[in-house]
Amino acid sequence: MTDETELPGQVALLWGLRETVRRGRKPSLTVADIARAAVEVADAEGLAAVSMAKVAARLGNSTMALYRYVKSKDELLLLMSDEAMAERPDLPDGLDWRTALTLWTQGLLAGLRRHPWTAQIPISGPPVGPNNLWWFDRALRALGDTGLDEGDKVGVVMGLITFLHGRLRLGIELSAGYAENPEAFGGQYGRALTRVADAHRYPALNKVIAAGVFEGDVGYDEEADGAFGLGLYLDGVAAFIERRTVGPE
Amino acid sequence: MTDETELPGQVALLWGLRETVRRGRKPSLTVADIARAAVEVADAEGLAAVSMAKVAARLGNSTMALYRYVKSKDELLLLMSDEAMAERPDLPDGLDWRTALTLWTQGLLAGLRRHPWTAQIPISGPPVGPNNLWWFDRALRALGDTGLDEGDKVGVVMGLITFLHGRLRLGIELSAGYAENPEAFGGQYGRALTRVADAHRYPALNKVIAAGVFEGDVGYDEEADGAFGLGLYLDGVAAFIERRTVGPE
DNA sequence: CCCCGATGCGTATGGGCTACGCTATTTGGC
DNA sequence: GCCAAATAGCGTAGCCCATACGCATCGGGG
Repeated sequence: MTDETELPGQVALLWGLRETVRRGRKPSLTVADIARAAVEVADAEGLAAVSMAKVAARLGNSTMALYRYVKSKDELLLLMSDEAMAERPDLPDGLDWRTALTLWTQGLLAGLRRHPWTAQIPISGPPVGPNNLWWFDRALRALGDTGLDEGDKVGVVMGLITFLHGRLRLGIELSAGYAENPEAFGGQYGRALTRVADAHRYPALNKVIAAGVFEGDVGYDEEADGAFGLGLYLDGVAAFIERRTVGPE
Repeated sequence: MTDETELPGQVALLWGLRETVRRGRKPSLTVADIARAAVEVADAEGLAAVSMAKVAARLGNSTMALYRYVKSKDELLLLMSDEAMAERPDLPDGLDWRTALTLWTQGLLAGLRRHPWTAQIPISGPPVGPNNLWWFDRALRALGDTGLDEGDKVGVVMGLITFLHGRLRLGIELSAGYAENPEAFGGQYGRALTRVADAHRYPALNKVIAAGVFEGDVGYDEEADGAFGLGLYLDGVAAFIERRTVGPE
C-alpha cells in the first residue's frame, strides 16, 4: 500500500509523468509542446479549427506523429483545458477573503478571456491538471482564515467556480459573438423582440422592453455584470460565514 | 415605420415565420420536426452524434433535403438549443420571489438534465427563441413585486442564468461523465491528488484532502450544491433588494 | 393543360479522425 | 563493434462529415 497504485492514464499525461525510456528513437516533441501548439491554434482560429493535422503542421511534424504522444483528440482537448489556465498571476497573501476572491476571480477571467474556447470543451471529470489545481488551491487559500471548515470552503469555491463557468459562457462567449456580428445585437435586439414576443404571452418581458432596458447596445457589459452577479454571490458568502462563525464554536 | 423592418433570418426561423407559399411542391417536413429529431439524437447518443445524415435518416428523408429548411448545421444547433427548453412546467403565480425563483430554477435544471448536451453548443447571441424567452419572462415575473426597477431585475436574472449555466456545465456535465466513467472519481480522486499534488505547492488543497473531504464518492452531489451555491446567490439577492427598497423611494 | 417555382436528393469535393504497417533511429547487451 | 529490440515518424487508406451543385419530381395558378 506504499506506492504503486496506478495513476489514471490521463492524470499521468497531464503531469508529464512518462516512464523514463531507455531504448528506441528519441522523441522530437513533448506533450506540453503539443498542448501549447493546440492552444495557439484555438486562440487564433477558434476551437473548431483545431485539428490534428493543423497542430502537427505547426510543430513541423506529420499528423500521425501526434498519436505517439496523445491517444486521441479528446485527450488533446483535456490537455488544452489545463494549458489554457497556465498563466498564474501574483496573488498577494494576507488579504481579507473577499478582496482575495475578487482578485482571484479577475485573474481567472482575464485568462479565460484570452482563451474563450474553453467553454466549448466538454467536461469529463473533476479537475486533475496542475494548472487547474493551482487555481483551486489559491481560492481555498483565500478562505483560509474565515473559520469555515474544509468542506464548506470547498462548497463555496465550487459555487464560485460554477458561477464563473456561467460567466464564461454568457459573458465571454457572448461578447465574442458580439464582436463578430454586432448587428444582431444593438438596438435591433429590443425591436426584434417586440415584433415577435407579444405582450400577452410575455408580460414581464414586455415591461422590461417598454422600460427601455434593451435600448442601445446590448453588448453584455462585462464590468457591470462582473460586479453585479459576483457581488451578489459574495454577499451571500459573507452572510454564510457570519452564520457559521457565530453559531458553533 | 409601421411594420416591415426585416427580422434577422434566424429569428424568423425560430418562430416559424416563413412566407406562406403558393406554388410548388409541398414541403414534407417542418423546421420544428427537424429540431425535434435532432434533439432526440442528441439525447440518445450525445451532441457529437448529431449529423445531418442521422437526423435526416430519422425523418425518413435524405441528407440534403434538410438544407431546404436549414441553412447550415449551425442553424440546426440554434434550433436545438431552443427546442431543448420546450418543456414548460406549471409555475404558480403569487409566490414570494424567493420561492418562485427556486421553483423556476428547479424546473429549468430538470429540463437541462434531460438535455445535458446544451452546454456544448456555443452561444452566438442573446436569447431569441420562443422557449428561451418564455423562461426569461417567467423569471422576471417572479421578481415582479420586489420593488426593483426593470434594469435591476434583468441584472438579477442574468446573474441567475449565469449561475445556472455554470451549474449545467459543472453539475450536469460532470455527473454525465461520472455515469460513464465512475472509476475516475470515487475514492481514487483524492488518492490520485495526493500522489501528484505535493503539500508544498498546494497547501490549502492538501488541508482539504487531509480533512477527508474527497473521501468516498465525489459524484458531485446535485442536491447539496444546488441548495448551497444557489442559496448563497439568493441570499445576496435578498440583501440587494433590501438595500434598494430601503434606500430610494 | 401546361409550366413555373419549390422540394427531394444523388453525386462529388474537401476535410476530419485514426487503424495499420512500414521505415528510421536509438541504445542495451554481447 | 554489431545485432536485436524498442521506440518514434509517417504514408496510406477507410470511414464519416458538411455542403455546393444540378437534375428529377411534384403541385397549384393561369
